[in-house]
Amino acid sequence: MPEGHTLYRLARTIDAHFAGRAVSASSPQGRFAEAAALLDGTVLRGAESYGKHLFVDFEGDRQVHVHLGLCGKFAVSDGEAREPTGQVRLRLVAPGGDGRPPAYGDLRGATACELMTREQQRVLVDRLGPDPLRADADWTRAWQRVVRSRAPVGGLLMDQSVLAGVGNVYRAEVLFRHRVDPLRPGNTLRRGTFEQIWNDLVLLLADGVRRGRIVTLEDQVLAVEAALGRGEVPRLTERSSSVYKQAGMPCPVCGSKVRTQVVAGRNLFWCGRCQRRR
DNA sequence: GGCGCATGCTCAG
DNA sequence: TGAGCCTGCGCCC
Repeated sequence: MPEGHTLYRLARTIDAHFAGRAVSASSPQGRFAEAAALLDGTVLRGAESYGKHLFVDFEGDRQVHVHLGLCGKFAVSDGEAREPTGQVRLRLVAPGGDGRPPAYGDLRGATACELMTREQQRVLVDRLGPDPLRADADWTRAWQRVVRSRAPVGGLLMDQSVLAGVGNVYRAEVLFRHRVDPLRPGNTLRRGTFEQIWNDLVLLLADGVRRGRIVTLEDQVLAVEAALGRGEVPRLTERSSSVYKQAGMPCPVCGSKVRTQVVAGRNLFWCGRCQRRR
């Protein structure tokens, strides 16, 4: 499920299976057929993510830009490619025989799959805020946007021009972890609080890359269990998140019911009692 | 089998 | 602000 960690992991997986190999490219579904024909038989140089965007670099300055959107998937497997099923927008195949095992990858359901030049890629990336997964990210760029905005911080964290790679899960969870009210205007947040949020996002996204899924609750569970010394909070250990999708469930810290509200078309979750910090 | 929903985003109004 | 789009899944009948 695609927040920034998914794309980072995907870029590494594509690198591991295809980098430096001549690949065959096709579009069984047909919607990427012309571009796939241009790529077919050329060398895939590598893959890179920036926020929720994936760029696959082919020789001849051809970049495949992929955005998975809400329900896109790029499934990469070892072995001989099977007959494609369903709507496969882009299929990459490395047939083997080059001293490496065969591999293939199928892209489905993506919001964006398009060919661009390195220059077009640069323009696109320039519109994005810093990505916590990138070593060269400058968090103060994001802070400058936050501190000048009256928009709720819960919305700002999801704004990809402010911060790249954070989605609905990470924004809810990181605000909970730092006890910040998601509805608080950005310009009322303290710089030190935002710096802590950023540093936590760096850790959380890196953890998401390692695990292949988002887990933000574990330390909270341990804290509650230590404090209570009894299994009083129901279903807590089944959770991987503290507030995300936990509407009506007890807050793992104070036990009051997790609240939810649609903000900018997306479901926001938070604890009204714990999250009051500036 | 139909429906609604989902970790996203764009565009019209 | 709401509709639309991409696909898959779980739920309900």
